[in-house]
Amino acid sequence: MALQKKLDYGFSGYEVPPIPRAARSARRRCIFQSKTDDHQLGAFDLLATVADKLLMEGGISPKPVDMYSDVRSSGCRMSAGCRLDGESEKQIKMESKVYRNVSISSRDDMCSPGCPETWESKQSALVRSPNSIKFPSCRGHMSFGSFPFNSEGVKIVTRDNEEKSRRCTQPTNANTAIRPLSDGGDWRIKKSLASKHCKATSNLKGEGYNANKKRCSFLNTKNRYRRQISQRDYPFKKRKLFYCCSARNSDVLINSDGICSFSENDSKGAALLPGPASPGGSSILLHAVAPGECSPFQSRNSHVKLKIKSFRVPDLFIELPETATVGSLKRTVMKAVTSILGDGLHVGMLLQGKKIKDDNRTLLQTGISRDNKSDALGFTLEPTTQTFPTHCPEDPFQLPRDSPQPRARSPLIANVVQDAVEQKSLDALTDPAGGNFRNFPESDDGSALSTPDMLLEKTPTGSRALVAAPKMREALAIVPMHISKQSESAQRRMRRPFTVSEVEALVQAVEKLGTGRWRDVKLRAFDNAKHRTYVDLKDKWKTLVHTARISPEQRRGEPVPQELLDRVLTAHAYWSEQQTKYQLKSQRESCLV
DNA sequence: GTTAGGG
DNA sequence: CCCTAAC
Repeated sequence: MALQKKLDYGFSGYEVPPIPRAARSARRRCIFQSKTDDHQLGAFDLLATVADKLLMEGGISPKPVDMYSDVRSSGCRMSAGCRLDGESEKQIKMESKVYRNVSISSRDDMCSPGCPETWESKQSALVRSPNSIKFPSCRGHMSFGSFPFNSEGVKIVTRDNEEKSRRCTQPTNANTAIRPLSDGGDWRIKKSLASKHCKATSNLKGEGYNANKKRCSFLNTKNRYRRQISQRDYPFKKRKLFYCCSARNSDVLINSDGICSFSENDSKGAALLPGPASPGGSSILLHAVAPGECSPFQSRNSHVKLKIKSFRVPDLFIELPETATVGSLKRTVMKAVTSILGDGLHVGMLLQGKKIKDDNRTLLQTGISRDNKSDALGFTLEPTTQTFPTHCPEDPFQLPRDSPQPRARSPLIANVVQDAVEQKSLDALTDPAGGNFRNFPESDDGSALSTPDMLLEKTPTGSRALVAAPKMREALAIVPMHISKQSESAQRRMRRPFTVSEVEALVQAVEKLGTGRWRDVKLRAFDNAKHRTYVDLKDKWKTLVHTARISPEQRRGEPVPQELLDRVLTAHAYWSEQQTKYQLKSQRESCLV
């Protein structure tokens, strides 16, 4: 994550970088840096802050359930993070490190507009008391003392410890060697932290603290998070160093980072370990290896452990006359398989029954975690060829590639039902080979695969021939095919923040065309930006107007030049006025008529 | 398919 | 960025 420009709000203690929704981005790492020499205590406080921030930032994940902080070596290298729901406790999605004696700071994100408190009140309220940071917006709950640590300044702060410290409304930590304010270090934490702490604490405390909502209005927006959290226990454990020690011989160990080396006897590394197939013949185990053990400085991204039990043989539909011999059937099958494989196969993936289309997304972004049940993931074998071969020379069923039978995009479960209905009459006709047409996933363009209707037809000669479903090239088999309600929730698109130049283009287009003509804006300024829909542009304009109206301190993300924001306001005002005029005019006309 | 607005 | 209503 890029460090943003420094904004000096008068804090000389710590400046907390954004842990923003931007943390959705691939690496999810932030570097936190401290200006103070008293890095130990300071770092602990910062870690607490960071962890809380991680917790409350619902944009990271809807369900943070745990937080941790630890010290990796004496003194200056520490980390903080949180565990999110759906992850194993060994997974660390976010991590922050603290260094000392470096004075790079980054932009903070501010309290939400709905935050009732003024900046001044927070600033004064957040002056760090000797033993704790108090957050008056949630008085009585907000005490968040420094983490205790031993004489070496090294302590693993577990969730339990932390909880105790949270519950401690009266700071009692005598050995918390609070640094005096002498060096100008104000020990103030950023203003927004009051609200964050309030929220985070409420999150941890559960429904019993709903009363705080009135004082922390922003709680409402993330209500669901707190609810989920409150129902959970907090089985925090220090993350294991390595969790993949039981790899079997037949396992294939893959470290997607490709950094560590692996030897069979040294499971602390990781690499491709080509092993013989398991007795099943097609079993593949993808074992993720914690990379952190390879190098203390290496990325500690979460890793995903996948188990692929098997790839099912792609569905083939074969029709042969009853008089055909077994041998000819075998040969026919062989031909079909060979012709498919001849052009190669590639692997498709399904998560919760939903096809994963974007190869560039990370597992994290896609929501694949080690805790995914193996049945949540499906793999398909898909021909890479563009033209599915047919073995019937006079095949009358070969449809043009561009003549799919359109079907409204619908949840896969609906498709399956629909397929089942449509297939009902087909089953009786299904040939002895038992071919069927279930498990057709959505094709890449989002439309469902064509129905097998055409397979009912017969060749002019009345003979039956091997016919492959025209669009079976899209996906041949799914393993396993689990449908859940989650599958109906489509993949969320990858977040792609607007660049300044994009904003510039948007502003220019809206200045020209006005608001309310988003399709035209799209065509004019973003015609070649495939990933920007006119809805996106409309939404971006909405946020731009909002951004322009709030104070610069409250803005997040890549800063938009003030000049652009001014133009946004101007254009917005102008076009709003135009719209109002138009509406008044219309009203008058309608009244006259 | 577009637009507007809430979430 | 998603979802949905309304057109």
